[in-house]
Amino acid sequence: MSKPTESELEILSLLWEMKQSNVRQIHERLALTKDTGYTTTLKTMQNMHAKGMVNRNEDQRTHVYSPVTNQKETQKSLLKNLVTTAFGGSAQKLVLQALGEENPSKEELDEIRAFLDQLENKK
Amino acid sequence: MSKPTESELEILSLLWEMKQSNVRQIHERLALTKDTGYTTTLKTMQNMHAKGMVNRNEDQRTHVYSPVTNQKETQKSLLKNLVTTAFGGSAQKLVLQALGEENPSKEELDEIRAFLDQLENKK
DNA sequence: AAACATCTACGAAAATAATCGTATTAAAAA
DNA sequence: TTTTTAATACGATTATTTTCGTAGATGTTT
Repeated sequence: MSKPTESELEILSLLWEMKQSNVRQIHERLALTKDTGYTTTLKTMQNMHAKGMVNRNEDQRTHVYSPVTNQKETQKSLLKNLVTTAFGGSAQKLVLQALGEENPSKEELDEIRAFLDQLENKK
Repeated sequence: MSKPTESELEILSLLWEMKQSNVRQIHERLALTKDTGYTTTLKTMQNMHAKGMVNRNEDQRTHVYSPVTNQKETQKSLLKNLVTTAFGGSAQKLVLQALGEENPSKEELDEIRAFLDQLENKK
């Protein structure tokens, strides 16, 4: 799967959240933060479909789109890309940096600890 | 500072590593993994200079470039961007996902634990 | 049925990114 | 000093991304 562009990723994120959607709904969400026309959203989603990035149900006049890739897969490849291009290949560095910025709650910290333990047990 | 493009980020990464460099050195490093001409590298670096993304010392005929932003700052903003666009705003999710992919060594795990403790003490 | 609203399709324009060719200039070598 | 090498500048081309206008089709309302 090709790397989504910024605009495509915005839409993908909404589709992950909504599971499926028509163009109108997506556009109304985008319109909250962005000032572009309806046909722009439409075209982008058509492009995504042409690239095989989303499914499209054409049974009804109003087409219904849904993501092809699940969120995790895409996140994984985007993360890998960022690690390679911006963190010199070190996921470790990325993790520490992200933690440092996040100001996580005690609960979140514990959750991460639990996950670390779990990882260690796998060895 | 505007978000660097992919090509720009490749060059920035090398500049962070080398502290400063002329075009030739950067180009030779890029040539190891990429097959583009010298003037392409030159032009990209000139663009980066025009955008204020790098400093340029023109005292010598061979110009010397250096990064304006430090690596951390840039990593921070790229991370933030990724968290927003791909992780629904949750840095926590990004961290867990990254950890899951990385298959970290025991030493790395311990390092992360230490960092978590340190974060917690700050509260 | 006529008018209106709401879709998709299509193509093209505008903006941005990436690439390279050529010209010119300055240094180094012969 | 002439020739060759190696650098920057500039402009142009190509590719990609983003945006939108217009046309045509299909429902909906009156």
